[in-house]
This record gives sequence, structure tokens and C-alpha cells, in this order.
Amino acid sequence: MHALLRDAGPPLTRSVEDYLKAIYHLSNQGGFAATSDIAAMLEVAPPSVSGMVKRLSETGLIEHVPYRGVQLTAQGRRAALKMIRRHRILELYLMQHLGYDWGGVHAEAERLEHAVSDDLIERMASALGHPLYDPHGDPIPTAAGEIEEAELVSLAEAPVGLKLELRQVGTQESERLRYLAEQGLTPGVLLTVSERQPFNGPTTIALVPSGDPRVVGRELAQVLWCREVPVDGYGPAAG
Amino acid sequence: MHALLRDAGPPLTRSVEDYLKAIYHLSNQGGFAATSDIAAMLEVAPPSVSGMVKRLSETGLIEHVPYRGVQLTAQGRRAALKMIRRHRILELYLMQHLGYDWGGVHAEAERLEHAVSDDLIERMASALGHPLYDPHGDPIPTAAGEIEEAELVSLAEAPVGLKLELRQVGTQESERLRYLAEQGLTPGVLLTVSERQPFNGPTTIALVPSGDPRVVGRELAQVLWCREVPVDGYGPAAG
DNA sequence: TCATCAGATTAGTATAGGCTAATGGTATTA
DNA sequence: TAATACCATTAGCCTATACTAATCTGATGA
Repeated sequence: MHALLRDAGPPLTRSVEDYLKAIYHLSNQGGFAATSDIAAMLEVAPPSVSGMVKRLSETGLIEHVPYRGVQLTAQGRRAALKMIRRHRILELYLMQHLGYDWGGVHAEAERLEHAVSDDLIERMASALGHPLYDPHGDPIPTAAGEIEEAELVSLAEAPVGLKLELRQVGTQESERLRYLAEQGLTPGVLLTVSERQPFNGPTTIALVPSGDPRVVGRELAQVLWCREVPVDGYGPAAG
Repeated sequence: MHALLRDAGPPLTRSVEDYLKAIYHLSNQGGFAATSDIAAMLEVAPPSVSGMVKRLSETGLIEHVPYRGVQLTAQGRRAALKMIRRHRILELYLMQHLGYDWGGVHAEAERLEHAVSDDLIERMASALGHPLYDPHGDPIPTAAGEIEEAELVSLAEAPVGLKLELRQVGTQESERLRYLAEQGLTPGVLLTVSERQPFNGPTTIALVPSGDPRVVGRELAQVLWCREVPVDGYGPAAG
């Protein structure tokens, strides 16, 4: 029996669960999640985040460095992964057993993930054959709270031909961020690597599904961290 | 298109949904639901009920006669039936598609009913073949908000041999209520009618599943309102 | 180095929903 | 009819979570 699952304490509220999930997603590479980013992700005002951050750090779910941001503690990370497992299993179940499509499934899972029991999730997981990846190709954390960390490659290093999802933008400079946003290069976008010029030259990519091309200079490409996207959408790259 | 479904307004909170459901169950026969009964059913303190009752009557979901109790308005009844539909469909789905048993299914449905969308419920209903009765034999309200009202027979009139569920105790006298509770005769219990003495004599019943016998005098039997229980548990009395 | 500005935090307020203690009303019973 | 007991309600308070407006901090750029 893994010791990872029990933490007891009072059950977390819906809000708390949402905050933990958001912080998990925003601090993926071990960095800090910024107050304003959390606020944007949860669609609340920044002061609401400050308030919640205070409470969460008092209960030991996160660590807060004022004016810097927050990180999950081991306990908080466990709780976040549990929610992510729930979400991903739910999405898969709704699509495979109840005919949901890509469009509707996220919102439904978003509400259900707070209401389901562990038991129900495990039953769904069984019914699905204990899947390892969700409909988006993201890995599903195990019931014990382990997740296959997708290794990220910088776009500057990614082999030509690969299909990637942009996961992290490794800079805070607003000029660069603004430019990248204009180019449609925000976390979550899918792309394929079309070509790379020699001698540290730019990388040419094609956005998916539009096919729009983009040329990204090496300096920028180096801070665009991507995950390889499995080809069939349900498992890691077929090999 | 039925006009019954739309009421718009802000979505109801979990608490409100629970109150409406409780009031529906407690005022079944067109009577009033008492504050203390609602409090007991929801496991909250009576003043909490008074507070909620004020809010609900301000929003037009219930009608409140001070010191008498509350009744659902048409709007409140619609909302309550929607929750009951959700609950019963969920119970059936969890049992038939996810292997739940009688024990666990209620608590799970109780939480999920607040989180599911109408869309999901209708998908589950389809997957179940649009069932009319839940695992307890209770009728499932239609999506349009109609429910087959179970006719109640008083125990004093019920034919010998019938299997019944006690649904309503038609007296408020505490002495009688206390006695009935001692006898295990509270709403929800299952029983079969074993025998009835002539000349307005007592009715003998057997509790289900224990088989314990009880002899109930006519006066009391007249206020014990029962519903006939379908034999197979999934439909009305098999014909 | 200092002014500036964006982002973070604090202050103060609101709403939903719960609680306990105190009070008020109704119905039963003597 | 009067006393009583039970139940409902009001008063006053608490927590979680959100908000706006005001203030503070730290990084950027002159």
C-alpha cells in the first residue's frame, strides 16, 4: 500500500481544488506560479488569489514567496495530481462510454471532478482498461499520485518532422511574450517542425491544424518548451 | 417543446437543490413540510432552515406559512423533480454500468446530482434505454418534469399479500409517532400484508426483510399510507 | 541612482450558508 | 382558561470566497 494517498485532514473545497490544479499547471517546471496568472486561469480578481494563497500556505498545501509567486508542497502536489487524474479519466470515460466529443467534455469533467469519489474514478478507470493517456494525449497520474513527466524539448532542439505541443514559455520578458502571443505561440498550441536552418539558424514550424507557417529565431526557439504529441491521441508516440 | 424546462434565473446552489428535494419528499401529499423535519433530513440546525426558507420564499421557489411549514411553488417543484430525475438516473446508471451495489450508490448519486449537466443525464438515460423506474422501484420524473404519482393506500385498506413501502404517516400526534417508531414503522420501511381480522380488526404485517411480524390496530393502520412495491424492483407490479 | 509602472498585497465589504443562545407562538393538557 | 412544552423564529456570530479601491514592492529604464 502506498503511503501517498492518505493525507486526511478536512476535505478540500471545490475552490481549493481548482487553485491547486491551476498552480500545478502554471508551475510545471518547478518554477513559481504568479498571482496574476492564477487569477487569469481561474477567472477571479488578483486579490482573491492573494487571500486564497494565504490560506493555502497556512494549511501547508503551497509555499508562498511574497511578490514572487507560489509553488506546491508535496502535499499540495499530491492533491493536484489527484484532481488531474480525475479530470483525465472523466474526459476519457465521457468520450468513450457516453459519446461526448472534444467540445463538451472538458466543461463536464471540470464540474464532475469535484463531486466524484475515488471509488467511482477507479471503476471508470477499470471500465476503460486502466488507460495511461487522456484524449489529449496527456498522461494520467496513477491512483498513487505518480505522473509520467513529459520531458520537454526546446523548439530549438526538436527534430524536424515531430509533432509538438507548446507547453512552457521560458521567459518573462513582456516584449517577447507579446510577440509570441501575436504569433499564436501560446502554451497549448500544436505544431509540427518543418525545417531548421544550419549554423544556429531559425526553426520553421507549421501550426496545427491551420498549417500556418512560422519562422522562429534560435534565441526564441530555445525558450519554447514543447512536449512530443503522441500520434494517435491516445498513447505515446506509436513506435 | 415543453415550456416546463426553462426557468433560467441564476443557477441554484447545491444547498438550495438539497432543500428543494427535501421539501418535495416531506410534503408529498400536498401538505406542508415542517422546519424541524427539513432540518433533520438535511442534518442542519433548525435556524439554518428558517434562514434558507426566507431566501427561498423570496425567490419564489417555496411558499412559507410561518409556524406551519413550507410548500413548493410550481417553480420549486420543477426544480425538485429535476434533481430527483438526476438522482434516480444516476443511481441506475452507476448500478448497471459501473457495478455499484445498493449500498454505495445513494451517496455517490447524492453528490453527483449537483454536478452533472442535463446533457449528461440525458445521455445516461439513453444508455439505459430511457428507464421509467429507479433501482428502488421509484418512478423517474421525465425530462419535462412529470412524475407518475404513486397512489398511496392506507394500510387499513391494503389487500392481504401485497408488498408495500410505508411512505407517509398521516398523524402528527407525538405519542402515536413515537409508538410507530418503536415498532419500526417509519417512512421507507418495506412490509407485506399477512392478514386482516374481520369487523374492522387489526392488520398483521411482516417487515421486510427481517420478517418480524407487527399487529396494527385499525385506527393506526388508517393513517399509514403505503405505496405498492413492484416485485422485481425495476418496474411497477409485474402484470 | 531614481522615477515609474506593473503586479502584489492589504483594507474593507458582500453573500451564502452554517451555528448557538435567546425569544416568540401554538397547541396540548390540566 | 391557564400553564406548559414543543417548535419556529430572531439575534448575533463565524467561515469561505468573492469583490473594489487603495497601497505597497520590486524591476526597468532614463
